[in-house]
Amino acid sequence: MLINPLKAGTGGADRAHIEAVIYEASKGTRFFEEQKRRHARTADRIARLKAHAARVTRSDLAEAEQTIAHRRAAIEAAVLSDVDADGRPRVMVHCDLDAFYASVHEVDEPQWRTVPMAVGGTGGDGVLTTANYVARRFGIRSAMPTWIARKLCPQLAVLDLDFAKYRVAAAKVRTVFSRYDPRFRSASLDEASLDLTPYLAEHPELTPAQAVEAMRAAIHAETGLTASAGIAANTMLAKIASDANKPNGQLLVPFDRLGILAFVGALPVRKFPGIGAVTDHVLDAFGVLTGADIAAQMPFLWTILTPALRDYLLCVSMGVPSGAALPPAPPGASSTPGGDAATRRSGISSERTFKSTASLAFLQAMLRDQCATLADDLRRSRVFARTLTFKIKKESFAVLTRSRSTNGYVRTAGELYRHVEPMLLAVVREHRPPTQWRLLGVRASGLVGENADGMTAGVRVGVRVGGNDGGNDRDDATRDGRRSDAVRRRGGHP
DNA sequence: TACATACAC
DNA sequence: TATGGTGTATGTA
Repeated sequence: MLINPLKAGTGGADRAHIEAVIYEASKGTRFFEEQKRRHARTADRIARLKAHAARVTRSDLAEAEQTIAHRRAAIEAAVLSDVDADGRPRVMVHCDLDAFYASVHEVDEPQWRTVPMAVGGTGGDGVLTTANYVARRFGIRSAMPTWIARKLCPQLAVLDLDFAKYRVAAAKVRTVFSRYDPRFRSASLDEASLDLTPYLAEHPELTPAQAVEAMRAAIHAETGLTASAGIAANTMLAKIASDANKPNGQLLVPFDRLGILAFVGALPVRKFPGIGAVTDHVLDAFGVLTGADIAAQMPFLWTILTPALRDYLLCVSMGVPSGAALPPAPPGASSTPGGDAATRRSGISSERTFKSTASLAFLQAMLRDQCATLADDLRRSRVFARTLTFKIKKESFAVLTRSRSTNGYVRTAGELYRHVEPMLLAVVREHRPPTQWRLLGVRASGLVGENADGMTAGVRVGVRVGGNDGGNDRDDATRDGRRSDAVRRRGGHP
């Protein structure tokens, strides 16, 4: 097994059986072979880090210790100043709906409650988006291909996604959140982060845990959905805690510094948001398994890791969100892995997987489709693109990107295509036919607004001069026309 | 700026 | 037989 996709909750023999079934199904596939190549690259990276580590001197470590001591002092000071307007320490809550999409279907059609069921993955390339808790006992997880899920559980029911339904449910849940914090932040349909400090000030009869129990009960009463929550001194800890007692549970992390350090010290590093499978593997190679290991090995890690990663690790091992007590970010930069919901979008993209092909005509037609979709999104977002990135994936799952900056006023499907088609032609030319391709997409970034909305006057003038305001940027063909073309033209090899 | 990686959902 | 799409951040050259 290369990267273990299983989470806790599946025990002993079951777990070994599940891993074996997944391995047997996966091995030999192109996807699996690409995973192996990625794994080998991570092993190389670890080897380079170890070579670097061997050259670390005592004085390097002593210097790192000094730097770390200063940084830790600044972080502790920032913790003390993280209080509300009346000087009260904040009470942050992260709330997460349990198996959200699957649960929405269960509320509508209760027969799904007692059988293994998953959502998504019904299309050709299907991967599952969510599985209910009955299915999870079989080892079924989000992002698992449907055909592997069926090997684990032949009787699995797979339902189509129904986003309209999820949006309605999420809107109801949000009315509950807003009663507890009208300024709550959501990074996705199924979760929210709340500052409960003002609410608790107005309800001194309630403990934080009681208030959150009541909030979760209200969500259940009003939607039939269960939610899990974490309560802590900051959003990062609250998010970690919301995962601890899933489903339909909650956890309060101590608010004192010693309690916080004990909590993060015991955590496996993979639980910190921002540490994924690869970083977990790298840290593991240096014997760093828990938050306490990070803290203990900080001087050593400081000497071998890149600045963003080492600062991130220092913060989280202290139980503080990354970037604490740093000077303000330069203009245009945004913060924190995991994303700040308030920051505006920095890019828009459209990509599609299809049956592998070597046909240039098909790839061109598909690229036109993606440009048309992207053009619609750019127009809806009232922005133009300064940089365009072309992405293409080989049948082997290896991914290539090519990008190019524009004059900053690009938005129509035709313009997008004129910029991006040469990248497609170049990439295809670089590969010996019959190289097969399975995905293609376009991304627009360096976005500039079509009006004064956060943008510079110079850009606005430029747009007018370019004659692109007013929404008359439809391309020559209709969307439907282009789509049927994409299908019809399939097969014509250059 | 160009390209590749890692991560979250 | 067979593994998604959108968006953010970061490292390196």
